[in-house]
Amino acid sequence: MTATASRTHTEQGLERKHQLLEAAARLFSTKGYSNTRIADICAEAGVAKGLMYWYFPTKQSLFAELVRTMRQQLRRTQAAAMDPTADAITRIRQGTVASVLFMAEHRAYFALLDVERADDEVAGILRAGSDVYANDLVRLVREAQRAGQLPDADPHLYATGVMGAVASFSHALRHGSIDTTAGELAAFVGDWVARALQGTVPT
Amino acid sequence: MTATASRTHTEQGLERKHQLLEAAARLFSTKGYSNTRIADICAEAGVAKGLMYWYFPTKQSLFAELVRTMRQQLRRTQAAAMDPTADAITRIRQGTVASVLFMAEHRAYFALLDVERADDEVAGILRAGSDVYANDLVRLVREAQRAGQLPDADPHLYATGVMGAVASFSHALRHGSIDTTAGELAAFVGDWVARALQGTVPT
DNA sequence: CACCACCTTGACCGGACGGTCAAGGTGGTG
DNA sequence: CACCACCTTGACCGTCCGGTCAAGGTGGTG
Repeated sequence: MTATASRTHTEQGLERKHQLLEAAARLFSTKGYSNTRIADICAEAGVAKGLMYWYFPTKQSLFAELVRTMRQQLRRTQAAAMDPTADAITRIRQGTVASVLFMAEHRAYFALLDVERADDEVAGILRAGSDVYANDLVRLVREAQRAGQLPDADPHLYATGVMGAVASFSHALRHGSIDTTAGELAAFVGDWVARALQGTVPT
Repeated sequence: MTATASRTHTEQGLERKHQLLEAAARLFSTKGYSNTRIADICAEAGVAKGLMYWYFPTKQSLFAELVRTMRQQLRRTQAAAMDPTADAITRIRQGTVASVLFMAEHRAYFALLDVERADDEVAGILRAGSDVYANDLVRLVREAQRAGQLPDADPHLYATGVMGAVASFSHALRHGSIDTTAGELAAFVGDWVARALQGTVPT
């Protein structure tokens, strides 16, 4: 393994790196991680194969960088969508809507994720950050329970339900088995979650 | 490719085949399809590598047979759980509960499925039969809409929501991020779906 | 100019793995 | 017994692919 770490890059170098990341995203999301050859990525980016190893120590590390970036963006979007003065269930709903919209906007990236459960190598990377959102949700559910908006069942159950809804509907939208605009879907999912949580849709 | 098709098997042969399928199921569901070597499967079953090709033409076909079997069982279980005289939403709920229970009982098999989205080769096999349940659900949703139990939104949306809930909760149970018995979870998911559909839980 | 850090190339290596094959059982039937 | 269909073995083959490497730019600084 060449000492790729602690290397400094010129402006041009950073741009190359970006090109490689974009090429990889395109290919990973259509063919899946393990079906994408390093040679493919480099061809797509229009550079020689060896060059990838100038910017990334391994194929995995490239993938990891992709996932990290995307997850950060999602988190920021969710946070921005929640009104800090609103009650817990409303915030969950806002986060849900924002997530569906975000995933619709970045179809390619998220297609990448549901293609990828396989591979031990990759599983860890994927699992790493997803707990953050789950924890947030659990916190919100507890708040709602304290406020008497939700029965006192295990908060993890509710959190699982919310995340599952976002994931499933977004997945369906990506794969064309649902025929709406992202906006309509997001609203529908927001309602769906709100109903599932407390049985009614607040207005 | 040896002419594996149109071969007749003795009793002993069928048993061997079964052993191989079971060994494969164990390995696929823990390591994933593409991370499981044919050599591993044969070692697990305690036979020589070449023997697998006596019973299956390719690795893929072994996998396909596994998936086919499992899906049939699930369908039968769902059908058995639905009371044909009940109203549509009740039947959806019964199917949901039965699905969660079934998936809990066959964790290993279904872990196999969520490990596997990757691989073009495998994706087709997976997608092949899953429409059947979806179509059933759509039919039930339409019936519920005619009966005035559900708003007139796209039935596919509701169907997606129901299947997503089953999949997500079952997935969480398999991976230990939820801490209940299968029975409790199944009941919870039944309620969750019923609420999400129409906002109340019929008693 | 000399030097150095950064960038780019593509031939090559080595191990992994799906699939093949020739050879050797084993048991049942004419 | 001879024959045949079924079963079992493990060495072997061909290919694919992640990763390496030696060589060749290029541009900025002393």
